[in-house]
Amino acid sequence: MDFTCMPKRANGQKTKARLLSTTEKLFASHGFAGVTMRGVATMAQTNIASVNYHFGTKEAMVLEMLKSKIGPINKKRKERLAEAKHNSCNNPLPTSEIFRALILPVGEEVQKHFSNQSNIVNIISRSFTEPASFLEKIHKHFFGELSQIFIDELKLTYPDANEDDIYWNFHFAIASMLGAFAQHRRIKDLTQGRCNENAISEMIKRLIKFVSSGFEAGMNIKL
Amino acid sequence: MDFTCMPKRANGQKTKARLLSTTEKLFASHGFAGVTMRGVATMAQTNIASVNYHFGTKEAMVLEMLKSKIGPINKKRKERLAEAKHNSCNNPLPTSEIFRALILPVGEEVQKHFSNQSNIVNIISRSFTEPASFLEKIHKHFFGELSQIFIDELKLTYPDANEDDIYWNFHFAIASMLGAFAQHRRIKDLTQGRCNENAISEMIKRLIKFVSSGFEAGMNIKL
DNA sequence: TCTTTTTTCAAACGGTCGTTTAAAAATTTC
DNA sequence: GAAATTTTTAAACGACCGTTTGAAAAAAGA
Repeated sequence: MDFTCMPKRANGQKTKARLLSTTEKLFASHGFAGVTMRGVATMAQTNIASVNYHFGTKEAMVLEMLKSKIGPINKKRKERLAEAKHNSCNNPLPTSEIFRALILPVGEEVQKHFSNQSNIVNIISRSFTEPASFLEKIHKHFFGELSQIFIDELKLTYPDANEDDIYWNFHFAIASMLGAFAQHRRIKDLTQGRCNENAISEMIKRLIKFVSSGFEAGMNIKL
Repeated sequence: MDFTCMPKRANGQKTKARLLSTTEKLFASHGFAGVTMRGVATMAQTNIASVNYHFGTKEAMVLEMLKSKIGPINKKRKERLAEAKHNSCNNPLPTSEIFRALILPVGEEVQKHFSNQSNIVNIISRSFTEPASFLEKIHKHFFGELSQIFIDELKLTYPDANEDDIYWNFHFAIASMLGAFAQHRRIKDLTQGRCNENAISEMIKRLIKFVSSGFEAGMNIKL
């Protein structure tokens, strides 16, 4: 993105917004360590000290960016689950419908900004195993509440299931989803160009099928 | 680990071996960036310059450590696949048997050194999305050849399958496996202590079931 | 033993990092 | 338009990074 010839105040994007936008891009392509104060300041056409002025610390800035990206997606996930629940007259949902509510909102977000280098998949990919400890808190914060909602729904669908079965397989489902997103750049190598990397919609459909089938099969496991 | 009172040469662990062992621990718990020359040197009870003397660069040292850890596992994977193939008189293998060959060797390695902080799961977890570009090469190097072997075997089991189906679902399978290992520390939060974190053997069995069921279901998908 | 090679060491080099300071500039308030 | 407030700026601070140097120490070879 080019901020040249853009007034620094009043008109156009304000400094704070430009900083957040730049943080997004840098984090998506280089991870937390790749977000350097000097890099962000330069790209956002401002001074390095303004980062600390607006956010206090680098960590706080990245955190705010992540909240603004992941928050709306989690909102959509809950809404979609509630909607499916309503459409089924509060009857237990099919497994695939539960995981559709979990996965589709990410897919929609991806498609909206796919050409953008700072799309949500890259952000999820980067925040997946960032060593930074504060990111673990982010994971707990964002996935903690969300996981409980989805696990509760799965318990309604499998009322007689062993709770261990539900927990383990939900863990695998989350891992598959995050792993698939995190690894999506490697799909080209894996397939030698056979799979169209842009066909996110196809990937999402396949992923929902893979995850819900794996989950269902895991419910009947004999150890 | 405590290297105090250990002679620096001749007897005991030689410096190079101590450095590799320390690199392993630091990488497993803090990632590539957490492996600092000063940290490694101090923990290995040697001088910072000896790292460059023995390995040239930090990157070369971490690379050597990774090779020594991942290489033997990939060897076991191929051996197990070949063994299964031999036992079935060269007939196509069941899906679960193929993924068992892929996943079990990791599980065995984990169980061997589970109490160790530098177990293979932590290393895989850390090397999963390390931003460092050289790690992407490692992934390509280690998984490139291995993936082809396993994909070829899957093609024999599904001779009439659409190749896209095989590639996509193998991609998901790999992602699930890596994701499950990478996320294994979070299982405690997820389950509120319900699942026994040490029951790696159970997790491995469940993971194989989840992955092969997901793969099978994905072969019949109608998009 | 004496010489040669290998290994270790303290110290420093150049660089990047996140953060802070205090003054200048822009904007708002009155 | 003057004063108060908010925002931007250049410069520096202290810390840590990977790497290099050159000499001392240890080990091996003769």
